[in-house]
Amino acid sequence: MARARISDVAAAAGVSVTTVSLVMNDVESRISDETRQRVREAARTVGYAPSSVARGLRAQQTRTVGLISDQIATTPFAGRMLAGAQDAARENGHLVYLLDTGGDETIEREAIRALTAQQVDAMIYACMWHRVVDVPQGLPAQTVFLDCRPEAGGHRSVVPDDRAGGAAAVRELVAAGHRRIAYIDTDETPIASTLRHEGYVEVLAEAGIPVDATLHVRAETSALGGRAAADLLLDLPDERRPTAVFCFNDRMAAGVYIAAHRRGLDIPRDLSVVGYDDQQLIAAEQDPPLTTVALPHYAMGRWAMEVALGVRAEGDEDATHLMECPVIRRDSVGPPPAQVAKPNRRRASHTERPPEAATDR
Amino acid sequence: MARARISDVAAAAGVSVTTVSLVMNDVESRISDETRQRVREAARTVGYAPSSVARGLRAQQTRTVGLISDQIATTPFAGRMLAGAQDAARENGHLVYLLDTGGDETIEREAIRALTAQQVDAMIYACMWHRVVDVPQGLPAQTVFLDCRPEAGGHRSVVPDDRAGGAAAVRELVAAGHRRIAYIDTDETPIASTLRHEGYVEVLAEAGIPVDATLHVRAETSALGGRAAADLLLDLPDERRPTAVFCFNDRMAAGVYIAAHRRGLDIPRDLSVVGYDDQQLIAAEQDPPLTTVALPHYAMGRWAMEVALGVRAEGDEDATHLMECPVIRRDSVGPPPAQVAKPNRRRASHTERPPEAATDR
DNA sequence: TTGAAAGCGCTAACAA
DNA sequence: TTGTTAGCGCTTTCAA
Repeated sequence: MARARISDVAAAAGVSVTTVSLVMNDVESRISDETRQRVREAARTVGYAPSSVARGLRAQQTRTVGLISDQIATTPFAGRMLAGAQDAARENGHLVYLLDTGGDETIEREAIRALTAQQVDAMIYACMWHRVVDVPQGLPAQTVFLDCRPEAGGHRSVVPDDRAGGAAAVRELVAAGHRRIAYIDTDETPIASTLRHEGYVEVLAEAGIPVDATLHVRAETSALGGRAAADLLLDLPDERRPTAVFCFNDRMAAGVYIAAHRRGLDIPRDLSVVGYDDQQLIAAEQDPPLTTVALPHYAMGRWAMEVALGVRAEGDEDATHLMECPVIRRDSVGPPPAQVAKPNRRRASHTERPPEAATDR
Repeated sequence: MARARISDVAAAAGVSVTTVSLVMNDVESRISDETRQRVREAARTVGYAPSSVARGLRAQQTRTVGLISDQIATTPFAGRMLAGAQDAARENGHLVYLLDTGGDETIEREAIRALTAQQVDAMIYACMWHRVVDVPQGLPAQTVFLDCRPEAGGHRSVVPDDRAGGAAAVRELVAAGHRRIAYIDTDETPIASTLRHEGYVEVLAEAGIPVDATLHVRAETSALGGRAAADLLLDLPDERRPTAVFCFNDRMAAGVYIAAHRRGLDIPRDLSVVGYDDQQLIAAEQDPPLTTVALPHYAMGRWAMEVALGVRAEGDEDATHLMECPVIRRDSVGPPPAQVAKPNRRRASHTERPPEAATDR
């Protein structure tokens, strides 16, 4: 059967469409309770649901927002951003169009066009990982950038505070007593790589630890890369070999685990490691569970949507909002092994942490 | 500045709105080439983009589809379904509303209402993993179910062929020469668990291998669970210990890797393992890379969208469409170790496969 | 307290 | 080949 219209309800209730509209939108009290009841009843019996399309046309306000992303929806990485954005949208009565472009510029242009045609009330431009991006032509000026910073400036955007995150990770290791701390970095150079490295250097300086360039190694961004880098590091002579490793991300950290275990090294007894990303289904499932720095994906998604919808004041400045990356403490960090003596015995259990590590900070 | 309307273009080009509409929609040839040019030009200069809202109201057809899911967008698991659905939508000129309900029924009801109000042309109801679901009230009859099967029947749906997938996995092991093949199953009982087990039993029967109940063990669906189950299995006396393990999913398989490596067992020399899901960032990054069965997420997403949009004929029957789960051959399957003698030496390299395994099938 | 009617931007039937 | 106009379903101003 065809959709019920407002006039059907009006006819059924024996009132005008104005009255029905007034009742359905809970406008003022003008309408008598009795009429109100009658209209409600009629609406229910004819199965009436107001058309958002007609309403949108009339109001020039669709309660709809477009989210353009490179790949966040189709990749296992940053989906929590979507959750944050969606929750905020729903709480504010908005629906979201999700368009993944796969990084294709033609598709991106088409997406912007389609969303504009759809008269979305707001737009969000999201990236899977923290990047600096060119502002695509045709994007409305009020577009909010999520997990990326527009090259040009003059737009609202939110990104993780990777510098502070890198610092926090390394501080974790310094606090556990480490002095020879390596940074296994990606061999691409996303801005996150640079920023985390800055944090690393900053904390070493803070702690009076000289920066040793041989401890900063780059490799492919994968478990394989992490493993290769770790092998390099662990082959260093005793006095220069790191007792702890900070990894660009959890995948590379997983590679460090493999390298360490292949050598019969125990984490964290023989080597401490800290990752980055707190990637679901990866970080927590390492053995032992990986201490890492979380990317605040959910919070960023929510922030972006709230700013886009104008329900969050702080988004008013045309500045990049930095969001904190919290350290997630699990079991891969402990004190450094005794300085001189090599480990001379293997612990019986590999799942237990040395007690001093648990209370170290 | 305000949005340009069709009448603005008409005025600028000195023609009627009809003409503009005709030109913009490439209708027939009626319009002279010269006028056509003029209109195009005018549209460009005033920055005109037709309003999909007005068009949708007029045509009672929004070129919009709603995708309701439990959590696929916000979880690292089944995002590829979205990619398939989106690609198909885009190719057919449709936009998709994505609504993740997080499994909350109130949110789900609200989502259905909102999508109905939005007059979407089609709806897809998707689950993160293969399940049997109750059909939510209010869902249009033509809704397509993605990665789930409606309890009630009478709807179009697509799910992975988990029975055949389980069979394929085990067949892989049988073909490599294994006779003692364990199944590390989840301790929940999703339909996929049952189906994959059926496939397992079927292939054993096919190969004339008696089913040994001690080789079917259930555990928590995680690396930890997989590890515990593997420990159980590997503690079995020699003559009953499995030489190969089929795991309910890749996460559990990762746990098997941990258990094996902790015992100094080499995969695949001492133990072969096959996973399920081909989970991105997990299966391929194991050491050695995990042979597994892929869930055809992208294909299922595409299928669902094409059927929902009516551009795929086979979706006409009100039946459940089974989609093949292909085996992804990597390096975790080899021939069983020599039957009687225990492995008496360790290979020097752990990354190399025994050559016979590579050519085994 | 309620209703009539204009108009949101577009398409398409009909007229010229 | 082009233009006039009704109407998609709704909200809202103005009048009763």
